[in-house]
This record gives sequence, structure tokens and C-alpha cells, in this order.
Amino acid sequence: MNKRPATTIYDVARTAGVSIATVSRVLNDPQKVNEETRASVFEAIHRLGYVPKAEARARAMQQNRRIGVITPYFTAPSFVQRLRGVASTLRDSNYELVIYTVENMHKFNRYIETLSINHYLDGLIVLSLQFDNSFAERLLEYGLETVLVEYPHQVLSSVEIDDEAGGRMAADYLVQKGHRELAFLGDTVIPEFGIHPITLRLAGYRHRLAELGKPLGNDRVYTVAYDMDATRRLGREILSGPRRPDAIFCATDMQAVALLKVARDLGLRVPGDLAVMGFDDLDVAEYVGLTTVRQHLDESGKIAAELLLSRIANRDRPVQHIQLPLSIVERDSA
Amino acid sequence: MNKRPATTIYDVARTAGVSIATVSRVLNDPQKVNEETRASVFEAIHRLGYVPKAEARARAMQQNRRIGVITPYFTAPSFVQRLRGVASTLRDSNYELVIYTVENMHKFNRYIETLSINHYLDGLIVLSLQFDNSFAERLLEYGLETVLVEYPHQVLSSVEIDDEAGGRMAADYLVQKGHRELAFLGDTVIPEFGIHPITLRLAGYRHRLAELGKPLGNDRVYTVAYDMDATRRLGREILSGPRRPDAIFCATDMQAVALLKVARDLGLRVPGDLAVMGFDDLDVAEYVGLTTVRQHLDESGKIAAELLLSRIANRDRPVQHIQLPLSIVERDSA
DNA sequence: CCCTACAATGAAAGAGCTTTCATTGAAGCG
DNA sequence: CGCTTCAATGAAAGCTCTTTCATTGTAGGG
Repeated sequence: MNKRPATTIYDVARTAGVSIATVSRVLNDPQKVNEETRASVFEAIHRLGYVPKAEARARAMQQNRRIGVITPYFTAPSFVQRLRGVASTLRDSNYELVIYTVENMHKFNRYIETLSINHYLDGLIVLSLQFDNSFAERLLEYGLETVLVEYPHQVLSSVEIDDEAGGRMAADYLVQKGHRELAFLGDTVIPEFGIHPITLRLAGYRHRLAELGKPLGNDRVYTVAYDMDATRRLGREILSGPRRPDAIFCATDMQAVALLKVARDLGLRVPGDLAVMGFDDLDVAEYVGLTTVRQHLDESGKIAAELLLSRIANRDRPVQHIQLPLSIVERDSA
Repeated sequence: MNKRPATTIYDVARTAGVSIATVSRVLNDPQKVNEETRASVFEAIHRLGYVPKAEARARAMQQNRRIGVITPYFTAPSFVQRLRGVASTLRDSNYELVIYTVENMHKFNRYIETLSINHYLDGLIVLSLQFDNSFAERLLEYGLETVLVEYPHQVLSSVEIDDEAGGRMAADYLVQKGHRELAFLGDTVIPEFGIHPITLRLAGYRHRLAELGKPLGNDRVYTVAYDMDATRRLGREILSGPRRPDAIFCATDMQAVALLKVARDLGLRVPGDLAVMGFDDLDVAEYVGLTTVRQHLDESGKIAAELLLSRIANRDRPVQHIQLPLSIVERDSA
């Protein structure tokens, strides 16, 4: 049995009349090599049927140039927007973006284990997932650089916002605009992922309202599943009921948008009869003119990615806990 | 402090007090090394949690399979929604999702070339990018299974919609609703990616309108950059001008939403004074109650992924060109 | 005892890549 | 024209292992 030795990068280099370095570059960083050279290298590759050996490649590369993002099954626009931020940073950094979606903690657990062990990511970004200590230990032990978004942790870098402050800002804003009958609309807690910023937003709102002498009664706090239809149904109920609030702070833009629509359907003038305020500043907020508390989602993704890259480039950089500022974006709804 | 990037064979050797050659032998050819030595090497391996690195990576690359998605820099909601579909299919299939964003054809070209050769993806999905024959040849030659979305190609599988038919459907719908002064609003052509469904949507619309005896004059075709602000400005102009149309078909939901907002700001009743119709059925269409031509973006991503997986599982499956149906989703705006 | 045989081991040379660093030639510019 | 800049390239070092080959020590055989 005569084994034909596989073609290597050397064969390609010889055939194309260049050095192996150039061949390697053509494959990994093509913009660094001249158009013509590139063409002729490709031709050689093509003619010899060259396929790089994964094992040798992995060996030579200290890095993989891959960043993973773990996110809850990404159906919520807020995840998408953060992801977009991550992608925009990674795009011009020559890192690949690998996405892992998890539906439950179990799967999350599995990802953490296998990813940390087989060292084939250079860094990890975890979006909006509860993160317990055992995960952190594992990651540290295996040296997988990680940045958490929306869930702080002692020993890992994180990017967060102050949800409570956001609630307070909304309270201040609405009261200052002269509204008297304030309410809150949020979604119900999903226990699965154990993270629930909504609770904090409500707490801040409520607390501040109390300070301003307009305590928020429990009958003014509505909760509903994170679902358009359900939210609209509830909205209709609230808005056509006897004691209609004149301003509602919604825990997320999605709910605010649903409410806005109901209000319009009912012929209410916004913000005259009803002020609606959201939280997040999703793209859609701009489309419909929703006044909202902006948490700059794109930016949070961007910053998380930048943080990660800087730590990867230099392991000595300290762990950081970045608190992103919130601001009120005034549009037409409140 | 557990700052361990990765344990190498050298660490093990040092710990066990032997040379790396011996460690290697213990792993690959154990009977060649003395019983006691072997035991102590194993102990060291255990204590350090050593996993042969290069090998582990290569193995991981071998068995963890990867699907790549190439998309234009994903800022447009329609890409995101398709991506979501892709992710949802891949999620329970043991495939990783790797995302490549391209800003121009040049970079796209690069990706195609290197990805096909590197053998590093098991399949590829291309979203909304013009795809010329040389790409297809390259992919076929290197056996990288590919599915195109929104851009048909002879020899590669694809998932498409009939944009022209969509335009016709809109025309039918609006005319049947009794509107008389019809117009069209679309975004200007971006030559970069060479794909422009908008043109087709307009063509279908115009053609059908002509058939229905209501030819669309050029003065009733508005174009504007794909940008909220610009669209709103133009919208204001159109709607407050002398010959206001009573129905506008927008080439994309984004524009329809912008227009809707302007109409409301101007106090027009929708759909009484003005009917607005979109195209895509983005999430936002539902939020704001936009009547639109649905192309089921999530579904297109899902189907593309399924198609891809089935071809990967069985190379004999035929190439398919799937034409996704369009439908009109009647909401409140028209 | 000396000599061969052989088991156990380490030093060092690959293996097939990537990446750094230095070199070269061609612009750009005052 | 000299001088700086910069893109394109090759030489060589480096990555983590495997394998070859030389070395050592020990056990038998004469």
C-alpha cells in the first residue's frame, strides 16, 4: 500500500513560488497579501487540492481568534441589540463570533464545562444569565476569559446597569411632568434564568415615588407574561377601567409599545390623556416615538467585547465592573 | 491564585520528574515505559488536569460541528429575524453557529475563499448577498454545503420569495379596499451588495396597478435612503403636500412604520385618510398594527438551516430551490 | 570479570502550521 | 532628489507533540 503523502503548505508554497508564510497569510489574513500573489497561491492550492491539517493548525495557534457569546434563546430584541454591539466590535478585530443559545440552566452548565475544558474559545461573553460561583471557578481554573453582561460577579469582569436608578429616573421624570395617577406595568418573573431586572426597576420607581409623596399602591402595579397579546389585553383592561392612571411606566419597551397601541386604539391622546414610558430604548422605541429610559444596549455589547479583547490581549489588565449610565430619551409618549 | 492558561506536556513532565518524551509514551505507547514511572506520570497528569491541548482542539473541531452564516453587517431587523430562525433550528442540533458579518463584497469574497478551503465549517448559509458564479464554483469544488437566502442560484440550494408577486398582492389589496390615489415609497438602491428586492416589489406593484387601470405615475414613486429620519422627513413632505395619496405601499416595514408615525403626528386618520402598507412583517409591524405583506423571515431562516442540515446529513439529497409563500397580514393600517 | 543484549529514558529532530521581525522596493513629499 | 512611510514578502522562531536515536544501567553468558 503506497500512501500518498498529503500535500502540505510547503508544496503549495513551492508550486506558487512563494514562501510558506505567504501561503499561510493567504489563508488566514488575505488582505495582507497582494492581489496577484494571492491569486497564484489560490491557484496552487486549488491545483494540489491542499487542505490544511486542523491539528497542526490548532497547535501552531496559541489563539483561536474566536469569541463565544452565550445568550438565552434569542428572541427578545434586547438580546439581539446587545449582540449587534458585540458583533460590531468583533467585526474589525479578526475574531469570529460563535453564538450559543441556551434554553435552560442545564444546557448553560454543559456549555460552560465543555467550553472551558477544550480551550477552543479565546473569550466568552455571557448575556443576561445567572451565574453561580461554580461556573466562575471553572472558568478561572481553565483560564477562559469571560465578561458578564447584566449579571455582576466578584471575580469576573462585567457590564451592568443600575436598574433601580432607572426606576427612580422614570419616577422623577413622570412626576416632574405633572402626572398624578402613576402606575407600573412589568412582566412576570421567569424563574428559569434567575435574573430579573424588572424587580429592581420597580423597586427604584416605587421608592422614589414614595419619596416624592406619591406612593405607588399595589393596585397600581400590574404584571403580565412577556407576550404582546397578553399585554394588550391587560392594557385594554387597565385603560378602560374606572380608575385609569394618567402615566404608566413599563418595565420594558415591548410592553410600553403594546400599551401605546392600545391607548391609540382606544382613542386616548398620548401623552395628553396617558403618558407611557418604557425602559431599554430598543430600536422600536424610536420608530414609534416612545419616551424611555435608555440603557444603550448596543453599547453594552460593544463595551463587553472591548473589555474582553483587552483582557485577552493583556492578561494583566484588571477585572472591571463597568456600570453603564442610563438616560432618559424624551420622545412623544411622555 | 489559580491563573492557569493551560497545562502542557512540559508541566506534566516536570511534575513527574521525567522528560516529555516519557509522558508522550505513557499516553501513546504505555507498555514501553516502566510500571512505576508510568504510575507517577499518570499521577501528575491527574493532578494537573492535563488535557493534550492541540489534540483536544482538533478533536473538538472535528466533532463539534459548525454552521456559518454570512450576513451583511447586521443592523437591519430583517437580517436579525432570519438569523433568529437559523439559530432556533441549530439550537437543538449540536451545531454551533458562527457568524460572519460583511460590509462589502470584497470581504465577502475573502470569506468564501478561505472558508471553503479551510474545511472549518460544515455548512454555510448566505443571507441576502449577491452571489456570483465564481463563488458557487469554489464552494462546490471544496464541497462546502451552502444554502442561499434571498438570492437564487442554479446549482446551490436556496430559499427565496417572489418579491414581484408581493408587489402585486399589495396592489390588489389596496385597490380592493377602495383606495384611489396610490403611491410607493422605497429605499434607494445600495449598489454595494447588488441585491435589491425593492425594485422587484415596485415592479410587481406597478405592473398590477396598470392592469387594474390605475397606472402608477413616476411622481408617485418616492425613494429615500434607508434611514428613519430621512424617511420621516420625506413622509412629512408627501403627506402635507398638495396631492396627498390616500394609500402608500412601502417597500419595507421600516419605512411603513416611519410613515405611520408621521401620519399620526400630522393628525391623519389611518387608514381613513391614509392607508399604509409595508413589506416583511417584522416584529415591529405587529407592535404597531401595520398591515403588511408577510414574508415570514424567521421561517426563512429556519428552513434554510433545515435544508442545510439535511444536505449535510445526506449529500445525495437534491439541491432545492424553495419559494416561500407570501401572505397579507391585515392589521389596522390599511 | 568482561562483553553483549536489552529495557528504560532523555535529547533533539521533526511535523505542519502561524506569527514576528527584518528587508526590500515603491511611493509620497517637501 | 534625499528621506520617511508603507505594503509586500521571506527567514526563522515558536507552538505542542511524536518519534528517532543515542545513552545509561543492569543482567546474563562466557
